[in-house]
Amino acid sequence: MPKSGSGHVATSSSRDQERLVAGLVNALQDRISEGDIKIGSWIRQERIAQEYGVSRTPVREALRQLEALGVVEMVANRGARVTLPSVRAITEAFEVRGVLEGHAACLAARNITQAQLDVLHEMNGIFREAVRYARAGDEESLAKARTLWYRANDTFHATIVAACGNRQLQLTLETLHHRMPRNLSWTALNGDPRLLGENADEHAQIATAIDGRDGELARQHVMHHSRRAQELILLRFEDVPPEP
Amino acid sequence: MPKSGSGHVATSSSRDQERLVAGLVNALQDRISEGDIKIGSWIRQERIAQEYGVSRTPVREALRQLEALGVVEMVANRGARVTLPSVRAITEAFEVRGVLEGHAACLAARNITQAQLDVLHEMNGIFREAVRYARAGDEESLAKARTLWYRANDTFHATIVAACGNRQLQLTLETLHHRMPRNLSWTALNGDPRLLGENADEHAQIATAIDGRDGELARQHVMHHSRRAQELILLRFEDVPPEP
DNA sequence: TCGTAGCATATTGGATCCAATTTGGCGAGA
DNA sequence: TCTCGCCAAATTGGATCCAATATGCTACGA
Repeated sequence: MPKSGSGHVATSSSRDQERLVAGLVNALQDRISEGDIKIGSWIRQERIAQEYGVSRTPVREALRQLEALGVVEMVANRGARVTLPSVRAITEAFEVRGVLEGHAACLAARNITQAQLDVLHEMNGIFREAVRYARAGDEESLAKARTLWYRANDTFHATIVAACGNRQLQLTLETLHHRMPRNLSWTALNGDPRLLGENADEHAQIATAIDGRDGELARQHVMHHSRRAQELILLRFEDVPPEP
Repeated sequence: MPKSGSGHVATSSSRDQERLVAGLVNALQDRISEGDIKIGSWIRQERIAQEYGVSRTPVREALRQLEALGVVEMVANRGARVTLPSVRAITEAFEVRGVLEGHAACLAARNITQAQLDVLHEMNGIFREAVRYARAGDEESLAKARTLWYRANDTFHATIVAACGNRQLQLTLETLHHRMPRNLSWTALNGDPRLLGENADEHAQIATAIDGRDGELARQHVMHHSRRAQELILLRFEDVPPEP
């Protein structure tokens, strides 16, 4: 719940006041990711300014950054709204993501540390746990599964990308990631135990390939994983466009 | 020379006044690309504002966008300066570029139109012409070679990326491209007829592979081409860091 | 001569002000 | 009742103002 009016953007006491804009960018990005600011909704400068206790000037600069990052669109004299990516854009982004993350995995097979490998295996355990919860079927277990899978998925992919050692690759993937609605992948899996199990298997294969230091195999698995996610998302949205 | 004070940013008469910021972003990006604003130099808001006859507000927003794009760095209370990428960043970016453009070529082999293919072949002709000029050796011919190669190279790569049909891929490559000093590749080739010839051969191989609709071969050639460029650049900068 | 304190200047950062544009509602007329 | 046009409110865009901060120069003292 990062929306409360007292949500400080930066430690105002310290000298980093000028990270104000950067802080706003992060805060807004988080709120968009978490669904606190909905996709397609307008962002009112005055409102944001009041919520963070600043004037519109830094808010506008933050919005400009988000615009450059492709997170929001700014319309003439109308304001900024969270970009609603088209089905096509999502498809294309997933293709790019697959290629890039595949390459990251390939590099990671060479450069990964033991600690990072441990993280991957740990996440695999969590994926399995999430599958078990999902099999229970009741609402609460499903929510638990969602939370577990979410964190594990984020950590898993972030670890691989960090382990590849190429910072430009990491940055590129991050911006690509920020452009997409965050819950896309989970929405596609939709808590289906069967799909979740499949998904866990894919992650396990990737981790095993990296652990075995087989870069090309890791790439193959990641690309397959990405393509599979893309298929599921398309399947889910082919009649139902993302949002009103 | 797009620096003159009368350099309009947008057609002020029309309704697209609010493209002011976007116009500034483009204008500044161009000036940086062309070396009119040097790498590592500070960009004074007031100066830019006066040059384009606007206030500092839109200039600052434009700078924020450029910051988000990684083109400039903004330092607390000091201002914005054109980012000087480290040798490592350049190396890494070239690796990403190779992967991405390789994939673009692979897709282009499927999707390219005849008109685009014609452009590729035409550019190959220009590369050859540039090689001939470079062989002459005198200053004037070299400048001619440079101009020809420059345009042809831009067009060649842009055509492939446009032909791949994946707009997200195109956008990603463009931002990656904008982060690098533009004359890097030419600096690496340095007007050396031998290297230029080699370079022209590489381009020809790529075009041939795409023409033959062999996506994987095209990918291989592009990645080799990119790796080669990377090698030359590293060779050139291994003792001489890019700029003071 | 060298180093340092302190002040003047340049420059940025944020807030505020005003104009321009869009939106939505309300009423007049068909 | 429906449509068109006009006006008021909301919102953005750009300019300007003032405070905060960094830089560079100068003068003073060791």
